Amino acid sequence: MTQETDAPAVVPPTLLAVAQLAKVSRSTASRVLNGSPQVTEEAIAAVTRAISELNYVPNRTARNLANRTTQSIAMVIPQQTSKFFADPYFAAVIQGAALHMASTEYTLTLLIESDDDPQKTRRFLEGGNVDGALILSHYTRDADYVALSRNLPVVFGVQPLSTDEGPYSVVDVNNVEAAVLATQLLIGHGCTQIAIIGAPLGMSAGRDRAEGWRSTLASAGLAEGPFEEGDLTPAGGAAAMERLLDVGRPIDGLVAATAQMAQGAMGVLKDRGIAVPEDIAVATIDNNFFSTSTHPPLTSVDLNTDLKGAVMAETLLRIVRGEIVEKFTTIPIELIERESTRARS
Amino acid sequence: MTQETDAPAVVPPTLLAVAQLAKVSRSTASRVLNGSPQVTEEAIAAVTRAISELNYVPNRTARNLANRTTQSIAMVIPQQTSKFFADPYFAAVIQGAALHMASTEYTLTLLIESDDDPQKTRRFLEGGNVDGALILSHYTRDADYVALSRNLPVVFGVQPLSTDEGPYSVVDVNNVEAAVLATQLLIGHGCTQIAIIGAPLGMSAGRDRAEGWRSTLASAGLAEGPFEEGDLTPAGGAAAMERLLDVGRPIDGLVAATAQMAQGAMGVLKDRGIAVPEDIAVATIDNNFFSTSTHPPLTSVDLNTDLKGAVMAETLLRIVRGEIVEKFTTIPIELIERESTRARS
DNA sequence: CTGAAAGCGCTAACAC
DNA sequence: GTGTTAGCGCTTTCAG
Repeated sequence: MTQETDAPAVVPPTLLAVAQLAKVSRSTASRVLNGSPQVTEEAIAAVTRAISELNYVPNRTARNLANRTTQSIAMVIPQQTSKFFADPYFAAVIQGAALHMASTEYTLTLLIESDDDPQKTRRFLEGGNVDGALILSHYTRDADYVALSRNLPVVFGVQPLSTDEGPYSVVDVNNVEAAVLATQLLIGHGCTQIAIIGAPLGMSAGRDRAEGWRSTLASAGLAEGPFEEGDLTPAGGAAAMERLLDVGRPIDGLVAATAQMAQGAMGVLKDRGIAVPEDIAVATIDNNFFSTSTHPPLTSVDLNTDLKGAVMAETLLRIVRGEIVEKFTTIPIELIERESTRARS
Repeated sequence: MTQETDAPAVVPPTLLAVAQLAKVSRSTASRVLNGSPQVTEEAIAAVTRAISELNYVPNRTARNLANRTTQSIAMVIPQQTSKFFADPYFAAVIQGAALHMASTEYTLTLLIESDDDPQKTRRFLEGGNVDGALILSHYTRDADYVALSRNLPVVFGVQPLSTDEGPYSVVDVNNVEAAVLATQLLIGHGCTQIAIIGAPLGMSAGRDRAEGWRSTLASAGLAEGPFEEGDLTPAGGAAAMERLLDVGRPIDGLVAATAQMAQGAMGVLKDRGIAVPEDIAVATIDNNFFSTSTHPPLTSVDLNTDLKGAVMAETLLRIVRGEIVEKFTTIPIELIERESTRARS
């Protein structure tokens, strides 16, 4: 009932109203609105006053129609297990991008790619609803997005597997390097039997991290340690740790491809009475709250994921503005040492 | 260089093109597009064919201008420490809302309210850029949003402190109840000296949770246990735990107002050699990854935060559609028992 | 049932 | 410099 009565809300003032109040034409009003240089000081003053008097706010939809732009970009996220936040990675990328957008005239639209109707997302993107799109990993469909990039500016958060060509850009960290940093630290602390709980090899990040670990051991002249793959969850990490231990091969260092998995692994080590870092030093890739939620806290390679989100957004905006951007941008990473490795050496 | 050449991209087909191909007028084409009942089967067929032939996708901007709607709603988030994801609460609400939106024709725009230019957000919201707004806690400015609700549909995630009236709705959990559930469980397990690490009393959630704990103890005839306030972070929880222990009063049960703080507290207990749940049983409010990252995992009251996000979104959409909605909606919560209390009793 | 015409609010040539 | 005139692409009376 109350709802009925207060819904009507007064219609917002239009540019025409402003122009009339300022006694100029809509064109002139529009000009001052857009900061055109060729306008009298007087006109500017009059229009400005009218604007604040009417409390006028330009209608973006109309403006966008006239300009054929939308002033907004989309962040496309796979619905996957429908729980994209189980992984702090997404949260961080989104945060980074959203925060960056706040300082621009653009807006960020969050698009969850529904598993059952992926075409809906495609149609939305191709329907001129956004000026560009940020694509977060979804290997099974990246060929589609590569194709999309021929019609709409697109920036990927990971290199698409598809080998098709397209005018897209990629912003990501160097995962090989991340694993190298973690492994080298362990070696520097005197570890000689370094195992890894890897991410699925179906993901390029998984392959790269495994490769960084392997190559570092090789160039240090150490024997390749045992490898077990985890499913990215703490439980998966715990299971991988069990397998690693059950094999019976001695281990004095562990690289975990993600902090979530490391957390699970830490639980297993604790249960078995294996001390960290005294018996096994552990270093993990990706620094997030999982890294500091264990005892002892985990040495981690910080992937600067929020920065990645911001850079993805900025790269896309530059493309939208017509600038020429590099095809690949690598986000810097850094090793953060904590107790899980510190006591050794 | 390549950028220059492939930018042009073909112009997308318009409704007019579809109409001509189908040999009907734009009006008719528009009608079939919008599922108007008064159109010949033939016309529908022709237009439908033309649409798929041209791969036509309606331009939402134009459609919105004509309808005076935007088909999108905003989620307003305080920039705060610029790290809204430090708290999984935001991530969960956003996820819930985004997922829900995916099944509608609406779009979700993420709006970070910049600390230095809060007016920018206001202008955006009042500029007709969205059909409604979801407001996540920002006490210092909620009077503004209450005022905004008189011009734009608004749904709050927490009851605004401002006592001004406005046609807004609120969707939240009952925080008193949450604390009652946690405290009762502890009592049921035989605890008689129940302390609480509370959330800041400046937040209504903090006050409500403290009240739930206090009243439950009272009605059980137990003496009021010690209270220490934490700042919501794990470190704050740890500090509060230290203070609690240093007071020297015996404690056999602990309620933590948030899982993050509980995590910090668990570390202190472990360091002091106090066993959980044997010496002190702990129950926390808000079930998230912090709840399961401890050893033992924490009994928690699940606040269904993602459901809250979804309900907020749905409530807003209903208002937008002109439906009359309840002013307050309470999200159901449930207790999830884990090892941190289980072994007792 | 369908087409013609007007208009959503703003921008952008093109004259004056 | 500033006003006039057309649209941007779609929806929607209003006749027919």
